[in-house]
Amino acid sequence: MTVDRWHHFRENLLGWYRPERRPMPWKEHNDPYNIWLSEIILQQTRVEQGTAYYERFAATYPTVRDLARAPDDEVMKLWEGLGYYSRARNLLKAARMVVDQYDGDFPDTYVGLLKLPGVGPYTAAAIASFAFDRQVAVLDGNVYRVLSRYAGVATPTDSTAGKHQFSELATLALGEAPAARFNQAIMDFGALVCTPRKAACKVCPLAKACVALAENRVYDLPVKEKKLKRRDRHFHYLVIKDDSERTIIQQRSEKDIWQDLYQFPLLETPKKTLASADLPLHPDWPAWLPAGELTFRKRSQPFKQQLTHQTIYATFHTFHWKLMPGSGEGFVVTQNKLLDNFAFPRVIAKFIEDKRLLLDLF
DNA sequence: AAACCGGGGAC
DNA sequence: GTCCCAGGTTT
Repeated sequence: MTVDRWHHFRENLLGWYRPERRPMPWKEHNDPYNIWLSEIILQQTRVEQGTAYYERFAATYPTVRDLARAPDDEVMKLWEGLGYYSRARNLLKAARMVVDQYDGDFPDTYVGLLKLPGVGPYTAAAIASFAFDRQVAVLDGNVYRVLSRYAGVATPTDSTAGKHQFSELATLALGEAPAARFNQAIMDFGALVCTPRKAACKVCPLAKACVALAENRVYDLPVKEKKLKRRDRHFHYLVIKDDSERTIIQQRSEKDIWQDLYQFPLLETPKKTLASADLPLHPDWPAWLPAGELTFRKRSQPFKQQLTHQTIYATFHTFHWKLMPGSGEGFVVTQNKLLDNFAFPRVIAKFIEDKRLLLDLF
C-alpha cells in the first residue's frame, strides 16, 4: 500500500464525512469527562443501545466529581441491562482516581489515559483525539473492517500480529489529517457504508482503490481466528416470600458472570431437570435456610437468557417462609417494593417484571 | 495467547 | 442459528 493510496483514502473519507449523518449527543462535547463516559458505555455496544444510558449517566452525574461520590449500588443500578458490568465498576474506580490523584482533571495524553481502569488502547486513542486533539488513530471493529478491506489484509484481527499490523495501517491512514475528525469519519464510514454485510460498495467513495472490492473479497474480510464456544448453564433461583411483602436477595461475589449484581439465592445444576422438592438436597443449599420451615408454592417455566458464551436457563422456585428473619449472613431481606433499588441480571429483572404485570408478586 | 465478561439487533 | 457491536482485563 503506497503513500498515494493512503492519501486517496484520507481525502475521500474526509470528503465523505458529515457529522450530522450519525448524530450522537457526545459529538457536541469536547470535554474529556463526557467523551470518556460515552466511550466506556459504547465499548462492545451499539450506539443505538448505549445512547439512552449515556443520557441518563450524563444527567445524573454532570461532572466527574459527581460520579466519583456516587454509591456503588446506585451506579450499578443505572448500568443495569447494559451488560459487561466490570465497565461500571471500572467507571467508578476511574472517576475516583481522577478526582483523588489528578485533582479532577483527566490525563491529556494517550499513555496517561491508559492508566485509568477500563481504558484500553481504543478508548485512550478516542479520548486523546476527541478531547485533547492528539494525533492518534483509533482502532475499533469498524476500523478493522474498513482497513482490512481497503488494503486487502487478511491477518486475523484478534491476533497479536493483527493488532500490531492494523495499528500501523491506521496510523498510516491517519497521516497528518485532523485526528478527531478522521477518527469520527472512519467509524461512521464503517457503520454506514463499509458494513459487515450488504456493504454499499456501489456508492463507496473509496471503491476505486479498494483491494477487497477489486479481488471480490469484501465479505471474506476482516478475518477472525477464534471460534465462539458456548456452554449451557441451569440456574434455580429460590424466591422466598413472607407474609409482609418481603423477599430475600444476595449480592453475587464470585468471579463469574454478573459479579456484584443482586439475585435470589441460587442453586446451579448440571442438568435442566430438578424437582423443587429436591432443592434442599443440593450441596449449595444455604445453611441459614431451614428447609423444614418453607412451604413450596410454585415453579416458573425456564427463562432462557442468551449471552455471548453462555446460555442460561433460569427456573424460579417460589416458597413461603412464615418466620423470615430480618437479616442474616450473606443475604438481604428487603421489602418487595424496594427491589427497584438493586441491580439485577436481565433474566431476573424480566421475571420480576412478569410477576408485577400479572399482579402476582412484588 | 487464550479465556472471560452481557445484551440486543440484523440476517 | 450466526455474527457483530465506537473493547478491556485476567489468567
